[in-house]
Amino acid sequence: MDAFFASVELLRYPDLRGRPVVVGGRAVSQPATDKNGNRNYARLRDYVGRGVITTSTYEARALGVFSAMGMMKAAQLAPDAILLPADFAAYRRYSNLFKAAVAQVAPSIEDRGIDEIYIDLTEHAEPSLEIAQRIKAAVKDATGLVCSIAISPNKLLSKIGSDLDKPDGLTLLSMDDLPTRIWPLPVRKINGIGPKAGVKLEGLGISTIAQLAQARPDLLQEHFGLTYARWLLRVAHGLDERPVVLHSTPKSISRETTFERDLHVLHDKAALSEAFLRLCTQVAGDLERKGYVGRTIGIKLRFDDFRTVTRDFTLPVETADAHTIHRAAGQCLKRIVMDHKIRLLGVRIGALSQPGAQPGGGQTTQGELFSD
DNA sequence: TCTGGGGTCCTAGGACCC
DNA sequence: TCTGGGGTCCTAGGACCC
Repeated sequence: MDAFFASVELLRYPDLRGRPVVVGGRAVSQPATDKNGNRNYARLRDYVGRGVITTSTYEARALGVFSAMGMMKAAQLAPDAILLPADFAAYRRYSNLFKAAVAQVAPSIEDRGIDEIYIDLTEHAEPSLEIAQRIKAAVKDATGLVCSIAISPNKLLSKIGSDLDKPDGLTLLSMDDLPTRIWPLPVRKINGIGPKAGVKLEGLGISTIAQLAQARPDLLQEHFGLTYARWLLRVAHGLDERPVVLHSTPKSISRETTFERDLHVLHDKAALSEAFLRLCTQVAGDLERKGYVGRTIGIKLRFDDFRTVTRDFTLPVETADAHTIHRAAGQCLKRIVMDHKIRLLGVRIGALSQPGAQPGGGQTTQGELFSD
């Protein structure tokens, strides 16, 4: 989905269409309407506090404002941009709407988060281009929103391709297009090459996917290890065998919060304790709503110097109980040396299972029953 | 007043078992 | 008494993605 959060906001504030708009920050007030019926929008320049840009419209991107950028830096680049608070409940509704619309046309869908999916068209007889056009029409009809689609032999190329013609794009890629359309791109366009690997590759004189495809295997292995080096060469040649995964179950559930200001372990003990209890209660609530229990309780702490530490502990039995989580997480907390102010606190539960579900999908073999 | 929140996967060492 | 492998689970950190 193109500029998803911002595009959902434009549906209810159509007067903002064509203007630089960003979604993000914390405690941003909803636009107020004055006595003449004019809406009064917050501006990026007026924002004070922590937080990052979640989504920006293409007009804001033209000013250099992108997702994950700090609010203060964004305000310097685009002080007059409109700032809207995030409304995750609304985005979740539109996410469900667009996925349901796609499923009507092509049901083999892999969920990749709130605004992205992979679709397996292998079993469809109809030309892929026509299916893609029908999908785009169905999504537009159901949500009023545009998306970008790439059709290709695999997930790797579809992910890269969907970015080539945004917004409202439709891209067809075959292996023959590799030299002209993929190889000229920077290596960072590959899903799985992040900031660290990008810098490292740059240091080796490898900037484009073409250069990566030509790189000496032993050079890559020396700097990235055998497994990652082999993967780098394969993706540079457009190779990817990962299946479209239709069903998956969550591995962990977590809640975390970054404080308005860094908190002192002793001086702000009350505020910390309150936040800690709230996070534990939220995790327990999430578990109950989703019908899971978990065994491994973990905490995450980020200090004012941005150093992040985690501790976890595995219980003998599963739980979804807030008190049990709170006690276990509290034990984890005691194992950390608190030598800095605290910026972020998080609580996580892993080793999840679903009490309602039968192990092994409801099938138990004699081997399982009688093994010792 | 740089740097959110919710995830997944991988690596690596140590404990422990056979 | 010393030395083996193979395998699983637990814990901590880090890269990466949406």
